[in-house]
Amino acid sequence: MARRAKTIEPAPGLTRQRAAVLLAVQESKRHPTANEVYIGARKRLPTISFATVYNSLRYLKEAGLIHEIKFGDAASRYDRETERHDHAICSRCGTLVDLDLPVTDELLKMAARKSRFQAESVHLTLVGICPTCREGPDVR
Amino acid sequence: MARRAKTIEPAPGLTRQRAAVLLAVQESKRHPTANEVYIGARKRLPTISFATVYNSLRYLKEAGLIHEIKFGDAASRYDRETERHDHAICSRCGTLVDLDLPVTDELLKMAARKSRFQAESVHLTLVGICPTCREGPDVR
DNA sequence: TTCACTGCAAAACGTTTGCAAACAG
DNA sequence: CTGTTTGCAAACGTTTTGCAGTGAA
Repeated sequence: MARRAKTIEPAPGLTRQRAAVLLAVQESKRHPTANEVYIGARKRLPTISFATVYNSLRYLKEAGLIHEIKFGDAASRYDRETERHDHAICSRCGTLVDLDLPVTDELLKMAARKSRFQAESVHLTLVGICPTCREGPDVR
Repeated sequence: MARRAKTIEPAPGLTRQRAAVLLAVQESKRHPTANEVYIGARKRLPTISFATVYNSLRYLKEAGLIHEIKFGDAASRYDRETERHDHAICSRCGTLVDLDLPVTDELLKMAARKSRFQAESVHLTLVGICPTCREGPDVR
């Protein structure tokens, strides 16, 4: 019946697999790890492999469609928000939320002046206890 | 003559191996990776193993004698400076320097308010081009 | 003896890569 | 046909761990 593997790419290079990965990142409210993206993408495309998820994540990142967040030991997390922003991470449950601080431009200039580096970007992360963990001690 | 393997620990738990690791971190002006620490520690204690270096680094970190810096993919680097401070990292040559910004206290409060997290610490990293890379294009 | 620490090799972890097969243009 | 992408498994670099052996108290 319906055509199967034709003209499914809305954009050049955005294959079915990559689209599935992109959707998996975008539909996740939290910031999924590669493994979570893999699980999500498999719901759409059950045959997709781990390697392809990783390759797709790299592709999408380089294409500017998603953002990668690295902090400490933990596995990378992926973010549908591609605009510059900061993060807060819960030291108790690991929750990671986006954070917008209006000062970062000023900060970047100050950091550049102090370090004598030609500034490209600032990465700021608040570590603390998230609201959920604050009240119920580890409800989770 | 002189006694050999006795009372070499100036502090409880600070064994010869751990002391060698600590010194290797402290004498390095740059921020050494575990591998560089291993090389440095071997100059003092040629039989020390990789695993012991890692175990020692963990011990020293937990004892508050050194500081671990993680950024992105790269291997952890270790820092003799244990007071809170920020970093600048060169996107061209990877150089990592310490950075002191006076605003971080204020920033921590603002970030805590915005995120509703109970703040513990802020981690700030400037990414840019270091002075050396700016002038000579990749002298390195 | 007891208990912590060392050193080795092997495992673990997240991620990347080599390569043959499948696919798009 | 040509170039790109997939999927698998195997490799990678970093870090941790299991465990027998060593050393200090």
